[in-house]
Amino acid sequence: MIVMADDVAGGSISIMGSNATSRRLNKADTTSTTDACSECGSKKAIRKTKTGETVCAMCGLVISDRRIDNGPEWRAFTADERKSRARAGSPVKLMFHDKGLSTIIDWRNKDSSGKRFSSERRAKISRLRKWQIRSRVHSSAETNLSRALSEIERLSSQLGLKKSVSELAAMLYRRLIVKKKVRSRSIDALAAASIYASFRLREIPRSLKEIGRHTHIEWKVIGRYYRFLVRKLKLRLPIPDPMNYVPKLITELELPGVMQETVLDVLKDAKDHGRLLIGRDPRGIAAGALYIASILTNNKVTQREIASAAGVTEVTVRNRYKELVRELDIKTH
DNA sequence: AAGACGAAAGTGGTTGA
DNA sequence: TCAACAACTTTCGTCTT
Repeated sequence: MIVMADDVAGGSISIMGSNATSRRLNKADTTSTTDACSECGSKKAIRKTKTGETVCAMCGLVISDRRIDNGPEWRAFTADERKSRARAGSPVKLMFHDKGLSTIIDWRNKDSSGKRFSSERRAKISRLRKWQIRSRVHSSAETNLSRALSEIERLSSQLGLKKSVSELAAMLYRRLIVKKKVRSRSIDALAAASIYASFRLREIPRSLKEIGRHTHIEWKVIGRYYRFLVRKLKLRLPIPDPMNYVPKLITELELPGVMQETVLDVLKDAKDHGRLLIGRDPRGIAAGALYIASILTNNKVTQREIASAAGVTEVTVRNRYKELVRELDIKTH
């Protein structure tokens, strides 16, 4: 169900090879190769292990263990780092439960009586530890993703979204996980933000408040997460066009469809005029233009009605309408 | 009375030093 | 990081229809 292929493609591949010189392996785990050992010079003794490491059977030196590692990008070298990096978005409760220690296997290379491990033992433990971290990170990322996807799914069906939109939202969320930006952030809020970002990317005129109605997250918070998401994923958003809001407004206010043309004429003029549209809330502009059209076409609607349909205040409708009339020399009577 | 208007103060985000 | 700033909101009193 959960495919993490994005993880690999997204760049979380890392090469593990930094501690090569300190690792020794058993001869039994190897098969022979033709390279030479840089330490003892032996040619015949070089072997490849089952795990892909190249090792010298004479001295036991691990020459290279460059292999693809699907684990996290970070590596922890100190207890503090382990503490701070050990988790990828897992619940806070768990963090407390194990006091932030990254592994169940202790990070000290000592046994229960306090004696240090032999080097072989240490190598084994180190591998075990690595896999333990790895499996945990994966499972928490997967849990996070699966919870997010089901929330996106739920919201999508409540909002009646097309598959293409919800899939875009899911894709955005995956990219957040790949970029490791989901840690300690609300899954539900990020899921809602992904959906809103999909709206903006596809120029679908639906508001934060609409999404907010279907989740326990406040719309302002979704907005914050949305900005976070845009920043982290470096999304390039289309410039908002007031025209996108017009059909929806007309339908919502049950106005004759022919009005749309008048509104679009006004908006087109405004666009040519420059500076009238920049920096302004496109919904306010659409609302103002619609108000003008309602007067011009004798389909009078109150500012209040338009304002509430557009999700702005009367004052904004008023300001936009006044500006448009002034700048475009529109005669309203 | 309903709708339109505009002033004034408040909010949250952006920008630039 | 902080202050200045623009856009928008909230609130409210006044004017117009």
